Amino acid sequence: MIEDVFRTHLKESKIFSNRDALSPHFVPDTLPNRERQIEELSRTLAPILSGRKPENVFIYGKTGVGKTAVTRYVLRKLEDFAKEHEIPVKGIYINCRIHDSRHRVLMKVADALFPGENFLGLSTTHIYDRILSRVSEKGLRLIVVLDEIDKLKGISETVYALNRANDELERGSISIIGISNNLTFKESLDARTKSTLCQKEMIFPPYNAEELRRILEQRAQIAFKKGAVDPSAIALAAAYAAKQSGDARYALALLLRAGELAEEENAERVTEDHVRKARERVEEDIVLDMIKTLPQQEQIVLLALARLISARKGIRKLGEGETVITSGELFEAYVKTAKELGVSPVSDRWFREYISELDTYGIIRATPAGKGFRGNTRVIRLNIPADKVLKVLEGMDLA
DNA sequence: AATCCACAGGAATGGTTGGCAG
DNA sequence: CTGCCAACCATTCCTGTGGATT
Repeated sequence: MIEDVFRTHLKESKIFSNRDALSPHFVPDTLPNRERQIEELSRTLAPILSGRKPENVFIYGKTGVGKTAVTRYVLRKLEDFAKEHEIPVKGIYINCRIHDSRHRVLMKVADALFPGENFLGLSTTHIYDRILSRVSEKGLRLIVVLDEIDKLKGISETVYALNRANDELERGSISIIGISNNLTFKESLDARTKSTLCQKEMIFPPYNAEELRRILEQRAQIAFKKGAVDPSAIALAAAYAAKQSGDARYALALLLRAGELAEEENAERVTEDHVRKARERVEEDIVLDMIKTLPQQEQIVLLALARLISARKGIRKLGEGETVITSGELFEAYVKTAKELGVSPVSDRWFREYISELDTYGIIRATPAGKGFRGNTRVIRLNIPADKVLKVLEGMDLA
């Protein structure tokens, strides 16, 4: 039994040749549809080669439009070129969601400059001084990339510290590239930080369906065996993703899932049908992911709803096909469920607020009941299979 | 037609929390 | 570290609405 599971993984895939190419972290040799941005960023950074400090750059655009990929790509090319000409250029990529304070950012920079050394427990100023002396001594030209910079606490201090270094340095320089997908983020910065960070600004527009198609085709060539994927399947995945705000990551996830489905079915090739099914799965995954991070009370509401629905399926009401639940019924069930979990339930008013919120998230659908129901109430449906919701929520600790 | 029921959702208000200047 | 303000969660109270009931 278990051996069978392992064995299927030994067997060579008929579909994939290198599925990593569909991973969001994969940086391909060329980035289609981003030639302009690549050129612009390269031009901005190029002065570093002649020893001048390039402008700090602030990049923004929605998720999955290639901000990180372009930055990493340009940085890699720049480092390669600099190396050939023996110019000490170094790029350091930092994800601020993980390294979310000034101290952690500086630690990360120090880690990159002193491989193998441990900076745990050292003060911020100490680390800062070490960085400065190393940069100065080697004449290093650093480019620090702060990805998801909106997640960084103490942005002004961090930006200020890194930027101030340039005044204290005799040799070398430190430049900053900030990346954000929050379009309103820039306005929330104080004036000084804004002018420092946004010396140069770049906006990445979302991809349209045609651009997404080209991206997918390129990746598919690496990821799939020859002829293992229908061109129409790629076009469909691109179209879906374009509708979904032009997110290339979503498009890639879609194609990956489609490939996995085809493999599970032992199909010869990935078809439009696989993409359609994959979309359901991907969307479901997104929703289930979302459920995991919902406020506790909303999770309990969902749990109560899922239980109600699956309980009714067993009884199989005669006549009416779909199981329908009114908000009053659900409120009772919710109160009961909450008490069972040892959580005090909220008032009916807030319960209704939660229902509306879950509705706007698209997890449930609450529509006016109309005829056949007493009074002015809403009927509530779950937009995803109840058993999946149960599986996710019952696996969690809701108390 | 009048009344009742079962809720929807706005407004005022109070307790918590979390970021931030001092 | 402290105190403050804002944002957020939650309750209470309230008015409105639409169909069922009498």
